[in-house]
Amino acid sequence: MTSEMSRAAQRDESHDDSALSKARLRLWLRLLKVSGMVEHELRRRLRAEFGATLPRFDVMAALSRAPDGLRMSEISKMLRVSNGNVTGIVDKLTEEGLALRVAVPGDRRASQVRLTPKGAESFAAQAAAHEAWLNELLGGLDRPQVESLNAELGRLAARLDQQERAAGG
Amino acid sequence: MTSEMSRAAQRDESHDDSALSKARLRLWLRLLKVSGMVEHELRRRLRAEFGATLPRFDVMAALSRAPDGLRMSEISKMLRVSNGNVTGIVDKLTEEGLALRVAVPGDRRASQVRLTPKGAESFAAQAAAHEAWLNELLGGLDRPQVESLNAELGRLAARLDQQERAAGG
DNA sequence: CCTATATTGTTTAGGATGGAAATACATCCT
DNA sequence: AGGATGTATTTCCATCCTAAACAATATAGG
Repeated sequence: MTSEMSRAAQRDESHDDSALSKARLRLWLRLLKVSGMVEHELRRRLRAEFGATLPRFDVMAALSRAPDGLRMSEISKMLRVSNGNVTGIVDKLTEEGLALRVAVPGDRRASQVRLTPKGAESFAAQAAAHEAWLNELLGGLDRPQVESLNAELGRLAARLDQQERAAGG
Repeated sequence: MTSEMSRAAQRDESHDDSALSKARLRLWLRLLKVSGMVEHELRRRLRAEFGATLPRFDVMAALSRAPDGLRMSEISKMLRVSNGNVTGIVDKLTEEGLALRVAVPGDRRASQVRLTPKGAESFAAQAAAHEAWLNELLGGLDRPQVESLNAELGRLAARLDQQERAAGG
């Protein structure tokens, strides 16, 4: 192990691809573990304290940022889930009086989905709790670590966006 | 906006908690986005090219590291999923001839699950493709970035493990 | 030995998630 | 008008997951 590594360090041109590839794999496994653990805990608390789920929270978050509402297809694009999937989530939110569909003047196929005042209030409470939970779960990170991680993940996200656009159209 | 920020920069002691909390929230959203995008793409390719799924891949990965096999309960602990869940996944793998249950001499309740040669071969192919895909998806990261991200996520993962043990026993 | 308790794994019931395809309209273009 | 495209819903299905009940076995204590 040590001899391999020192050789690689002396002239790592030939081992570069393989070693870097393994390092990227380890990075991914770690990323997956971290995000899985946090996500799992957030789901658990969302359900326990608000009877909500993560996709619902995501939809409400998207709606809360769009005062004029969003079309179904806009939601499904933003959240990267199938169109039919959003229908069910918005149905549920509507049943509970948290969202509503508003007709679009020029287009009778489409509708804008908006949060009701009750929905906005409910989301505000969930968002506050969400932030507090995250602060607790990520409490170990001080500002430099947060900034550093955020910047590097930002570059990675940008690259992935770019790749996706290149591949999927 | 600008005046707020410059004041905060001059003496951010009082805004520290709130600003850091928001920064952690942004970090999490970004982490979620990145891991979601990569995971989504990996799932898609695993299904398209191998007819496999991520949980199945995870189980096979665990088995491939245990030549003597694993008990059902060991798998469910390692993967942090419920016991009954593993039964279904192992059933499927067994049906397809990729895994098998071996009786444990001293205990007629338990069984060791192992990969068959066919299963080991199939997993090797999947693992190689998996690594190649990751290398492609994370290709934008050079070695220093990988190392840096990996180290910081490692600290975070360790903290989360610690919290989990403190909370859940 | 015999009973009470614990462990191991399966089954069952139910929910969340998500994809794919068929359908129903509406709109746009020619 | 007629065909292509866009929008949303519906329907159907597979996977993943948990919790609780269950069956079988093992273990400890009297």
